[in-house]
Amino acid sequence: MASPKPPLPHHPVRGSTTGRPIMAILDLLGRRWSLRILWELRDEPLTFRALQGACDAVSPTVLQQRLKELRAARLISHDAGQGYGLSATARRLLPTLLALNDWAETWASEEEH
Amino acid sequence: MASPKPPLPHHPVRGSTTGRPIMAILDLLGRRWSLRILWELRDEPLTFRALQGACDAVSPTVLQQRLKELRAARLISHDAGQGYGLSATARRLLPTLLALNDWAETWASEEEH
DNA sequence: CTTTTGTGCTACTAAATATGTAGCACAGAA
DNA sequence: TTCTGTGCTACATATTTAGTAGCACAAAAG
Repeated sequence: MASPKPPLPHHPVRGSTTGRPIMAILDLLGRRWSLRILWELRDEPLTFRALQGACDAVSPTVLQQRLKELRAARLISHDAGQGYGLSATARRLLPTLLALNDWAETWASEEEH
Repeated sequence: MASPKPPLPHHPVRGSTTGRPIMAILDLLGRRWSLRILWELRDEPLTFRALQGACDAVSPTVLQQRLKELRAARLISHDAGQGYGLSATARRLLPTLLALNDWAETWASEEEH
């Protein structure tokens, strides 16, 4: 895996050189499994393998890569006892994720005619 | 580009067979440039090329692919005169995107010590 | 002590996806 | 007719992701 640099605010990222925080997070969350990982950790910390199971057996290569990036961005932290869990910063993102979930429900109800 | 099926609610998607709407949207928005495209269209419709420019010269291949998926999901529509714009459904997602932007600002302020 | 189980993690090859460049057909304006 | 701008496509290349196997370590069980 030729690992691209983890997107961080105030740094140029893939698709934007401005360093604007929104660009960094759009890059980070636009990578496969990033959003899903945050979603699966919304209730409680999970171990590497539990998280892997929750994400439909995502390959450990990518999971490891995403965890590394999310840790670099301080969105998740790793505690030897608990496993991987959302940081305080990431928990402030939870209402947004839940709003996304609510939105998805209405989106679904519109798809079915 | 071997195009994967566009994620839709009530259908199995990459990473989840449940058909739950949140899984479809996590798959869709987790593809490169998806979130960015919605973000760039937040204020007004853009033509293909304007959108391409806004997204840091993203290659037309991928842009075309994403637009196709987002149209299949009824998140964006194409009007001959206007270009590409958010659907009514997608506009209801805008507060969430703006919340993400706000969150990113505080996230950034925490990174710099 | 020896085995078993669970942890995080890595190497390696193959497949899928994104990138970059060039260019097409069409429409409207000059 | 020529010039722009539109949406879009082909193709070769590079990057990212997937899939499989397995490692070292630690704690618990036998």
